[in-house]
Amino acid sequence: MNLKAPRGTKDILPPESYLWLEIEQVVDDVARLFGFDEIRTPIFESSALFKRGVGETSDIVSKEMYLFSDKGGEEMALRPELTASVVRSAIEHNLISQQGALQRFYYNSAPMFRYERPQMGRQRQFHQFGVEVLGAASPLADLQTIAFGIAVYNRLGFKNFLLKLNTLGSEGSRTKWRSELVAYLRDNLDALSDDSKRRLEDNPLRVLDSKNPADQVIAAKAPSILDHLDTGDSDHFEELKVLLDAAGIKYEVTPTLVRGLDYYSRTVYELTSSDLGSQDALCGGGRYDGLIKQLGGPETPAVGFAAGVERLVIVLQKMRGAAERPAIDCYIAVQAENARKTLIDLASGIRNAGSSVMYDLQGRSMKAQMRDADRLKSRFVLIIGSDELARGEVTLKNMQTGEQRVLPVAEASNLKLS
RNA sequence: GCGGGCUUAGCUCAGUUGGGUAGAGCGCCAGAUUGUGGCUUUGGAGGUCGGGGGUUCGAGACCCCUAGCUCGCCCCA
Repeated sequence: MNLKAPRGTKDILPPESYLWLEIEQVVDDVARLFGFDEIRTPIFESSALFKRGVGETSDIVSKEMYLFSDKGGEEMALRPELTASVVRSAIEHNLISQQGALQRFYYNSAPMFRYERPQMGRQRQFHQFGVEVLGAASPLADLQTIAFGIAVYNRLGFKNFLLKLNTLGSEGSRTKWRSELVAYLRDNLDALSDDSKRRLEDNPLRVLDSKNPADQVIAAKAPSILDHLDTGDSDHFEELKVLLDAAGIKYEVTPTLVRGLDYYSRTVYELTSSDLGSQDALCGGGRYDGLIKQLGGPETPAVGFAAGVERLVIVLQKMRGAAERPAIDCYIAVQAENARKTLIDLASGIRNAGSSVMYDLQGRSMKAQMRDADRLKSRFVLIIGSDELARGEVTLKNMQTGEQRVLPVAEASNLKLS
């Protein structure tokens, strides 16, 4: 039997796993700097949550969800995204029941599931980190989520990314704009691609960010949301731009940016990287002022983003080459007979003093142990040889300089080598 | 879900119009070095040629089916 990981899933093997660890540590670190709290929600939820939250007409819900019935006959879904779950959780535990309640959540390396055709940067199980700020209507909250994301990318040494910014208006202004847009697209139906004719029925806003050149010509002349904003919408958008300028964050207003989830309102944004293929979005997010009420909670403004970890890993590997295993502090090479007690004592002593220690587990030759130490990039090797051991001593070798010195076992077991 | 390309050792790949026990580099293991790594050198292990079926005296190569990866579309992180 030839067993393989399911299509669209991937094993994360060392040394790549060290890159994941680094990303997770950076995200945790940035979250600490911003004062965000971690939230973890179940990997599966009642499918009704996503149908109501993400939108039944969206592709994510209508075609891409992993659905199953549990033994009690409930229809469950592996989560395709996290915003709906976070909102569900906040409502369920009354975290935003009071006026003025504010929650700043983040999540890290959280697995998501979508049944799609795999491609570079697109898998069926993939991982996201992201933030959700619940309870703040101010553009300051929008800015904070963007700044959070950018802080993560900056700390990882990113250069080639672009922040695309747009607004979709609030419910009233968007509805008006949307009907004008649909009317305009109907007038130009013949010029649209087949995909966009279908989009016009399912999700007309998405015609605007079609990659088809003919569609793009139509989209360029389409009614713009920017001309239909009400005062509140445009104030919000203008204020956000001022804040971004003040924060020194470069952006590009992209009127065709609409995003695929139904719950967005006002601000939407994407960070894209030219180092990715056609799946070029590193992170996407926006404001969803209507979602919490729609899922049965109090009317509460909210904003957040989700970022793909696999895509980040792809870009990082392009930037710095393959990941490497971090060096260890000390390798203990054993040459003497009956030295196991000494070996174990030394190893635990040095570990307790805070340095990393490894040693051979296969009874290999001295030469093989030294080669092993070299490949592990160990800074020091502690050699337990029979002659020294008879005198209660061991040899410490500095692998960079090649220098060696002999020292008592008792002293060696307290070594701080890092 | 649609269209194109690819799949040979752990990794990167070669394999001529079908012809003999399938190759290279790197990596891995061991010896040269009788208690000491990197460099060098010698040797060794490792392959159902993605899987199944077919054509043929003969298939890694040709045909069909299938799986996976990949590029674009769709969708989106």
